[in-house]
Amino acid sequence: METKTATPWLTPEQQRVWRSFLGGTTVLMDRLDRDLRATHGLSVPEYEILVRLSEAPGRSIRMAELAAAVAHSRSRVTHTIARLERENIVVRGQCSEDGRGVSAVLTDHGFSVLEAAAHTHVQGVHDYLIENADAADFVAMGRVMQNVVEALHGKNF
Amino acid sequence: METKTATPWLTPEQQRVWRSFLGGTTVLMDRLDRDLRATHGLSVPEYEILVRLSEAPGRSIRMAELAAAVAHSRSRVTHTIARLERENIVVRGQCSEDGRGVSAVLTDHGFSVLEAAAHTHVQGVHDYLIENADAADFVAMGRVMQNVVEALHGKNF
DNA sequence: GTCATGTAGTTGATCGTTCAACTAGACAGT
DNA sequence: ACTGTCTAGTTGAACGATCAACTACATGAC
Repeated sequence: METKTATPWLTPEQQRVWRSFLGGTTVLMDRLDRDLRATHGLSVPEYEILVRLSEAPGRSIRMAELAAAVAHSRSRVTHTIARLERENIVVRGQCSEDGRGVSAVLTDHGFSVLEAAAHTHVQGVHDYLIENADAADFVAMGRVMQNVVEALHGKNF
Repeated sequence: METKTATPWLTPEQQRVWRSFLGGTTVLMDRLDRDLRATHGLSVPEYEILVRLSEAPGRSIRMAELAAAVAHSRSRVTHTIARLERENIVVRGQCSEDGRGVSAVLTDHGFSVLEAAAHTHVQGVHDYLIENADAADFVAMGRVMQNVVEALHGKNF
């Protein structure tokens, strides 16, 4: 039996950090998204999906794995892939060995779209984020977010 | 006349950090949002708006200032405030001294909703983020994101 | 075999965000 | 006063994400 723990309030310092985090991610993601849309008609989530596909053997990943890799719901991935398929950037393929399985495959055209988009995206990450971060601070942030991913892993949806 | 600078590619380390960042924010925001919705029917963006209002003199801020404070478009704030007004959490007031001005005002009911929601939200930030971060890493992340906010300030929309 | 249960993926409705177009008041120049 | 330009805020359509309900295949118990 335990005593109910009181809500641990945030210190002013923690509050400042949290607000910077929230404001920073909002403005950063917004900017990266706009750049990518303007130059290549892709959103950041779409781009992330294409990156995973491009790295996979056969440039092909099953829907559920893809969903897990980018931390989106299965439904969301279905819709996103449907959109990308309309633009001939990916195609769907039946999965052997599991009758239910469907895998998304990056087309050659999709790959070249991705290659072009990568320049814009990487430039953005560099200019907006890395350029504004002390190298040690940057890897510190990486550690934190990696821990968050691991701690929350599987606990969503 | 300048030579075109080549795209500065990311080092493997930088790539890892960036992916952790992307995955971590996705999963963290998703979780905070779910918690808040489930317990108090508020989204994180809505919550952030209420926080700003609660801190302002007269619990009241003009639409454009509110938009700037939370880094949302004016249109988005209009829609969000409209939704919150339907639930009697805020009301709109005409602004004296500027005939165009409209200010959002937090109601007493809104304030108590916010108070309740704050417990859930702060607990979440604590458990999912702060708890998973070394103290020094946490403030390092704050520095980085603060820089990002300042660097990108005003350069969006 | 067949029945129950679990997993993969899709679907359509609903909701929140974005975008472009719009109204209306402010403000400066003449 | 009059005109042009700027800022504040709103509107409705289009788009993307979420949610609940559904189909279909897999798996294990009997």
